[in-house]
Amino acid sequence: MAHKRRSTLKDVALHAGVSITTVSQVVNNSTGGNIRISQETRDRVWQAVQALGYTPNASARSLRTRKTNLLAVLVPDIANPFYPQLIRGIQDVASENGYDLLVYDADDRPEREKAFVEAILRRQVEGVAMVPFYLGREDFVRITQANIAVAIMTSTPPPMPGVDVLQVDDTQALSAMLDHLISKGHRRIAHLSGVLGTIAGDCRLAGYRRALERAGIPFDESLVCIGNFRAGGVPGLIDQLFAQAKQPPTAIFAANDVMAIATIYDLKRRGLRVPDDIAVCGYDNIPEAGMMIPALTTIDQQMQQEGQMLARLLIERLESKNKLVERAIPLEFRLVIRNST
Amino acid sequence: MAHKRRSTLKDVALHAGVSITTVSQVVNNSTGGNIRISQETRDRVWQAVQALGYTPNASARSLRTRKTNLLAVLVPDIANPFYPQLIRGIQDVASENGYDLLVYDADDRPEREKAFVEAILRRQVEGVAMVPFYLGREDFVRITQANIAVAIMTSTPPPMPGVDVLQVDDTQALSAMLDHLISKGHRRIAHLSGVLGTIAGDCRLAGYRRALERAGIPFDESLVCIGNFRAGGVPGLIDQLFAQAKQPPTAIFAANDVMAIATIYDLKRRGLRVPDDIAVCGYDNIPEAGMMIPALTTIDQQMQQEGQMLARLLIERLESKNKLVERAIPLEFRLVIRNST
DNA sequence: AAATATTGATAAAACGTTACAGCAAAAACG
DNA sequence: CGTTTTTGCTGTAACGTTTTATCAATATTT
Repeated sequence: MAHKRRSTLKDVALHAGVSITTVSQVVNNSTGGNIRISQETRDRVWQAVQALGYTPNASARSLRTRKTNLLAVLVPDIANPFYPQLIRGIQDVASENGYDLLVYDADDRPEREKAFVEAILRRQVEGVAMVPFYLGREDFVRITQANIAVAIMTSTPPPMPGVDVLQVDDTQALSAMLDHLISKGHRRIAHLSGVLGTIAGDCRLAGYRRALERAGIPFDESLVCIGNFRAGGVPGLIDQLFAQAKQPPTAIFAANDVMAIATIYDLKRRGLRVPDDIAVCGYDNIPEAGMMIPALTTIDQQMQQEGQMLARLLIERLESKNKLVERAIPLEFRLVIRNST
Repeated sequence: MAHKRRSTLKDVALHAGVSITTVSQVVNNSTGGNIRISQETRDRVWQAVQALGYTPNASARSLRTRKTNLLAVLVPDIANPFYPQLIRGIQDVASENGYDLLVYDADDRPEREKAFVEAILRRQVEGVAMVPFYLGREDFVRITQANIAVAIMTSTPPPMPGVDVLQVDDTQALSAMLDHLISKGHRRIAHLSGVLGTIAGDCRLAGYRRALERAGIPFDESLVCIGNFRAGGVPGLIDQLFAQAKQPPTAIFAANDVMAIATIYDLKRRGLRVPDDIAVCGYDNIPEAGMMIPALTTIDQQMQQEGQMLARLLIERLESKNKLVERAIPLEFRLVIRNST
């Protein structure tokens, strides 16, 4: 199969009998200062473009203009249904604005997050959206110093000048959830945590402790099991929980819906009824949460819209030439009470 | 926040007191023919690289070498848990081999698939993996003519010279599934289809008909409802199914697991027991399928490995400079019998 | 009719990199 | 010691764009 060399501006110029500059200006329909091109030549150029099937070379263009039109997103675990929705949201806004999107799945491995940083620096990505688990201040510094716009979703306040955040302050939502459980009579509420040392994991555990405290329920360490945000480990966690609990829990708060759903099924397999014998609630409101039986009580995050928001933050920052002061957009949470509690 | 200009080869060269060429050769540790550089200079160069925080400019490099080190993947619906796994597989292999990955979610919209084609041509992506729903022969022609490697997952034989396919021949698997249902005594087996006019949708419907025929069961149109691969529409489909069926079905085969799972929950809500009153089976074996209760009988596709395979096909083709004859790798399917049937 | 302004197009330089050929100095050879 | 070979490095020319300045040829003004 003979594949032709891609045609370049030069080819088009030759074919149309004009200069390279002219072709460039026509295809970009440049509007700058004193650029005048007759309709006649414009047509001739477009004809040539069609005839040769010309497509601009993005690398050359980027090299010259210092614009790559690339955004990137880093997610901790693309297999968690939470993140595809976030990605979709980002992609929506990105492609509306002429950006393409690089997606990196860290697969929960710190070294992959580091690799992400290297990759975006190499690629001269213009902006990155992330849900960082392991990256720290020094990584953000490297990124922003390379003049890359950054928007992250996290619970800590803007960690850096020039970094926008979707601020996950779920204190209130977690309190509401715990209050709900308490109002149903629960006092021994267990927590299956996410990975400790990660932002989301630490944050949810802290929120759980805070909410308990506020409700006047003493924190009981034997009711906490350290998980990893994934479904696979859940049966083991439940074993551990029942083994170590001084008194068995009457409710379980899992760090995310994926774990909560796995918990419900596991409890069912053990012959326990949810919510009659034990209540379960999660966090994220992934689509499965509303569908299953019993439907899962959880905290809604509106992932797709948050993705759109992340992308918008980036694009605004880019259009402002990164002169914007950093912003922290508080996220809206909603306790969704269903019949798993 | 003053962001410094990125340092370039030139800066490094100056700092190390050597020529640009030398720096380039060191950082690429070029191995070509007669390139000799003393260890001493190598060290000096690396020091300078460290000192200045030099990162190669990917655009410039691509422009010069005609290698973008970019792959792209197109999926029909990233919210379907099937695809994130595929993406993860692709990403695994891609990053192992030094490629970055552009991800496009078509959101089931034909125009987004078209937009994908434009984007990859602009970007000079080196290879694309796709699960095309709406793209046709002429689109593939455009892509291959631009000398982009293509690997697709589809049920039709290789549609183009130079296009590799993961060949979904599920005739056998579907037969096995239907045989299984029949052996359980089912004769009225309904089908909730995917979108017709899409490759996967048509294929699964055809496979269903073929398998029925082979089993000697007459095809009953009133047992088929046209769905869209998503969970949302399922309750309506079930309504429709029960309304239009001449005789109510005793089993339902959904075109994918997402629909099958939604079906099971919907039936439960109607007070029907699965599998006692009605059996349900799906297709894909997404993680949720094995977890739920009743666990779903389905056809396993090993998505992550298939993703890896797609990426490998691409990379092999790239390394062969696209001189490879097109390949069709038959996929392995496995009927996974669980207790929804 | 001379001076000035406008229109339409272009040549040349730069963006940061890699490939190729070349060249001096040192080493090896006769 | 003269010649050849090897070693270590460098200059230059692309790659395909966009940008800036410039320049003829008209058109408009005085």
